[in-house]
Amino acid sequence: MSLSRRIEEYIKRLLTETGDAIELQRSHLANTFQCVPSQINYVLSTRFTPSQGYLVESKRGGGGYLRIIKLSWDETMASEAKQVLQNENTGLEQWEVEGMLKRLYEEARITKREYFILKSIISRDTLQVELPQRDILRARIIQAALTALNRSDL
Amino acid sequence: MSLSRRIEEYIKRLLTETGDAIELQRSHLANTFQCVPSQINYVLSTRFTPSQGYLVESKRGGGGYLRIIKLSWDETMASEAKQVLQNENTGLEQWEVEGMLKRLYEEARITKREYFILKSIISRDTLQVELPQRDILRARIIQAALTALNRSDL
DNA sequence: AGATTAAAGGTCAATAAAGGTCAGGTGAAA
DNA sequence: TTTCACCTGACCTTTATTGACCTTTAATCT
Repeated sequence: MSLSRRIEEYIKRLLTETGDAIELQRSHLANTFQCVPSQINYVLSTRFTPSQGYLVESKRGGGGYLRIIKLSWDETMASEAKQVLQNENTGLEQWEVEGMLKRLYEEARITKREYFILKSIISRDTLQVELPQRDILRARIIQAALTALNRSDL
Repeated sequence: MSLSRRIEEYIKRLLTETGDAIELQRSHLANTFQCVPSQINYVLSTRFTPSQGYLVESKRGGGGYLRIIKLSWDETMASEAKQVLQNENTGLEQWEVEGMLKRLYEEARITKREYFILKSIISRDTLQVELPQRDILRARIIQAALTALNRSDL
């Protein structure tokens, strides 16, 4: 398993154990995993983005820290998926939607089956259309799925 | 016995010994069989396709891997998948796929939630692309869903 | 208070570490 | 002799890792 992956899991484990937010030090974490500090930034920027349901705040200087906050699903929807609705020409890239789905699954909002179904549907291999279009289509698909999941008659 | 055949059997043996899914590295496997890495892709694309009962996922970059997953098609699913495959060039219209989904739901192959999710995804409102393309896209989507539903690592 | 220094974290470009694609070659069987 | 499965290597894309250099903030020293 890759270093990035191990750091990701470590942080997520801390989050589930500790609550919705944790605070830690970049240099200390880098030391724990025997890597350069900027590796931590890489992990945060690829795996803890708003579309994946996380917020990262930080402070520099003496007594600096990283604060990683797990957003509620409502907050995530509010910040990301809704923007797509209004901003129809943006679209969502595969990694973003995969992050959303992973989060939904981890939160038990969708089943494993639903996770695999949706993940395969939104992949670029399935959605073979040209690129500005593909991301927009993907956004519409994930919206349709989420809307269907909100039906009251389920 | 050909190299491809030997690699095929090696992978299949690993699968029966290890379970429903295995993970391995392309370069390592290529090294084991003293061949170029792309030979592995050849074997996978000729012998481990969904219609042959396998699904292959992969990831590039550091810590990359190949994951080979066994599918377990049941009668109903297999026959629907076959239908889709026959229409993969011409595509499938909305009413055709809706009928398919309804059958799958009535036969308890998919849940109510899955039924609603998929139905809304394959609707023409979600799949806003021009018409010869839309039906083809719909066929690919339903194919992806059927394949995912038959993963044996659920 | 103001200047200096130490202690954080941030950015970015280069490089490494995987896997993917494709055009072409070979050889045996139809 | 044409076809088809198999095999190879050159080149490409994606993802991860590292290190040099930068900015911000707190603590300390005149």
